Amino acid sequence: MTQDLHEQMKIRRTEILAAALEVFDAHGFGHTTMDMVAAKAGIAKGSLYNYFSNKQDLFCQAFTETLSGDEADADAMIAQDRPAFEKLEWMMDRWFSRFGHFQKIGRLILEVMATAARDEQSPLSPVLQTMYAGWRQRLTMIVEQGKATGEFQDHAEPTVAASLIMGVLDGVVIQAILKVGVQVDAEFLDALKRGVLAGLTAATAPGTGGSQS
Amino acid sequence: MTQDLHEQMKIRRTEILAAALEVFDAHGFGHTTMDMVAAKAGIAKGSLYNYFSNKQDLFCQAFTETLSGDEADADAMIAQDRPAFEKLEWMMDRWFSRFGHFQKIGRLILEVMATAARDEQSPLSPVLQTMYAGWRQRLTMIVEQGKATGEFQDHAEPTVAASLIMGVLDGVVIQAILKVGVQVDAEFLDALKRGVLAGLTAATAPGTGGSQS
Amino acid sequence: MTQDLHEQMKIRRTEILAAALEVFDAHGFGHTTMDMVAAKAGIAKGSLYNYFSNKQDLFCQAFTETLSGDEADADAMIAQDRPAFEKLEWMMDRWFSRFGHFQKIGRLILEVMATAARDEQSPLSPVLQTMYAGWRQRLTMIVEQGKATGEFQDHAEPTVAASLIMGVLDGVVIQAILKVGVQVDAEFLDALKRGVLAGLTAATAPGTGGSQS
Amino acid sequence: MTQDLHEQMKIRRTEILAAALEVFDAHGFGHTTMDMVAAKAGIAKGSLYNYFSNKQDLFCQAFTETLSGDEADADAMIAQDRPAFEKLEWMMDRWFSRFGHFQKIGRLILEVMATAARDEQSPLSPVLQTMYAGWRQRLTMIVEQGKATGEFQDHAEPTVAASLIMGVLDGVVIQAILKVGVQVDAEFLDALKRGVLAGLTAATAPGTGGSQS
DNA sequence: AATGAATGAGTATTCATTCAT
DNA sequence: CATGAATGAATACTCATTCAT
Repeated sequence: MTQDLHEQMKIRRTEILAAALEVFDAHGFGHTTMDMVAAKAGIAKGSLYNYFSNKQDLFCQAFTETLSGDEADADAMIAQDRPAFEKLEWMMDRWFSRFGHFQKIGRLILEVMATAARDEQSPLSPVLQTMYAGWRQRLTMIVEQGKATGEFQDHAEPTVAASLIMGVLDGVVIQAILKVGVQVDAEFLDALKRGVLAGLTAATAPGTGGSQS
Repeated sequence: MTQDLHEQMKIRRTEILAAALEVFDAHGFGHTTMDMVAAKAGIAKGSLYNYFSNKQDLFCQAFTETLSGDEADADAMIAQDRPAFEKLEWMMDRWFSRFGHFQKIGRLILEVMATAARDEQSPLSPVLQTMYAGWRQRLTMIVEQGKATGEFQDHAEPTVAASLIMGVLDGVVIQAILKVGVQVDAEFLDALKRGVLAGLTAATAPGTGGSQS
Repeated sequence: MTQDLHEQMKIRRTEILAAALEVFDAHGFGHTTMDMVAAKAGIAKGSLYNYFSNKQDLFCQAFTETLSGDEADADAMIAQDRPAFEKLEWMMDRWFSRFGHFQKIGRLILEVMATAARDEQSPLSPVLQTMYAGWRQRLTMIVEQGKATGEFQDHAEPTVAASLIMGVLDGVVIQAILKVGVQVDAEFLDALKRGVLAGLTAATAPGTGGSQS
Repeated sequence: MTQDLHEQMKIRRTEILAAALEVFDAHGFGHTTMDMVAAKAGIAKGSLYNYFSNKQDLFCQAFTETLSGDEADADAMIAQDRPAFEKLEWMMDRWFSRFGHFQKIGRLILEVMATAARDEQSPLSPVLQTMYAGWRQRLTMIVEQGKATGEFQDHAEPTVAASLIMGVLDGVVIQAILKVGVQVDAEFLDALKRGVLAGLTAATAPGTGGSQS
């Protein structure tokens, strides 16, 4: 019975989080009221406080939950014995396959970023920190492998390369969210992959500061 | 005399905008009160409404003003008869020289993006749209020139390449703002330039397109 | 239990309306603050909004409630088989018995009239319209009966007579509210009744219609 | 020159009052701003305070001015040697000829009444008091004359009769302003006159309290 | 645990009035 | 006298949170 009760609450909690995510995404933190969330979740406003201590907490948990996708697949892939080249492609394909979701929660991410950027004490900060650290580490490992096997050129400092790759992915998502012109489709993805890989594999990085001629 | 008055008001307006920018950036739109802005600007709360019709308007103008840097230099440079390669480098150098400012107002930019992403009717949307359109056009022109002169490889679709370049710059700024590990210094910039240019000039992008097989 | 709650809220609502009526009457709509009403009702300011959506709504409901006296007695009386003469007297006696209340809320009525006169879209307009329409109809019926039975002379167009009777009652209330001299007592009422009835029963109105010549 | 200046100001003052009357009537005291009045009068907001000490004062003077029509004609007429009967008719005709104006400023009058009723210290109170006192006196004199000459029956106490006559006129104006159904035209006026005169001249006031049968 | 009525701190905005020019 | 920018008091309304039932 107690078990049932716990199950019940767990389910209810999940329902609330789903409702909260939807409402927060649609209206933003500031314009979302607890009434809205309660209404969407189909429970009384006061009941929310049996599951979450306050609005901040609810927002934070809802965001964390939706972001913490299963990253096990990526780790498993990296552990495999495959060319760094292929691994990087796989990562970008994976990112692309999630593009729709990113766009969906992109507004929320932007808001979270703005909040985290403003207040480092925010409970949201570690969430972003962890996520970025994880992906940077994975990308760094891939680049390192590539350099070790000679697939990638030596001019690429792995952590910097990882940052750039993450940067371009973030940047593209932002342009898509803001609808400032970019059309993200298979062709775009292909160009993106080619560009990134070309930057890493280019036989000779063109001498900066001088023309090629 | 009337001239003096107009001058006075123009100066006052600028002071208010500076104060507003600072406070908005520090606390975000929602947590900034008109009292705060008035106090920072050293005038009475009610006086704000002699210059701006409401809080939204004040925010929008403050943001627009700070973003609309003089882009004449970029256009002048593009018009010159120089290799695309050099032009692109110049652009990235220029971006880097403004990096400090971007970081300073980055939190504000994120908030504006979140707002614009949520409400396309927001007066902030066109500001972002215009800015992105302008820079995309400039970058596209450079890439086109590069392809025409043979500096850049043919696999780079100019508008896509422009998006990618802008994306990586945006993404890097975000990582810097969020302090998620990247250290943006001269060395980083160099790697960034090399990476971007390598992506454009690489003789042949390694066998992408069949990667999934 | 739920029943109790509903009862509780009904009672609370009535208390608020009573408090609101008092404060609105004393200070007028514009000079009454929600704080005043809340204080008088003994609840928190915010709680008012659990019962009324805004100040206008509160005002409108308070006014409507106090005006919508039970008019069933008048209708019942009219339905009886009695001389029109007696019915009209009864009506005026009834009005007189309510004179104290009219005087009490008279300032409010004047303000409502001013509002309704300025804005026909005001929710107060229909309240007045309905009230006037009801009483005009009742008076018209009485005059019609009086003409049919020969009690009243034929020169009295029923709807016009009804308007005049209502007008004199309104006018007297206004003079009483403004304290511009009239002393409304039993003697005055008697004169009023005599005057009205005389106007209806007078055998022949003295040569009006040629007066201008 | 000083004379000219005085003239100038007098003219300006009159213009302001006209503008104020229009705006106050259209929007009511509470919703009229000094800016509106200044704009309508074509001068600067601050200049209003060179002519009137504050908003209240401006309102009061504007209202007083529009109400204080020339009453000399009425007094002259009363002084003539004519039947009371004719005089009373003349008075009602005069009232009717001004009906349009009453309707026009009626909303303002209602608001003034509401204000005066609420605050006897209001400078508006004496304005109304004086106006009512004047007309009551004139009507009382006419009724007294009529009784003395035998035109009117003895049952009419002059001051009470005067109040009733004024009341019906006020009441009719109110109904017209509120647009609650009455159609005030020549026919209506005729009925009104007949009714009033009948009430005064009726050979025998019907025994109150008993039916005629 | 669930409910939802009660709470009251928090704030954008208005506008009569002043006063330096 | 004319002007209109500056002032700041005044106030309706929201909404996260609490707590009695």
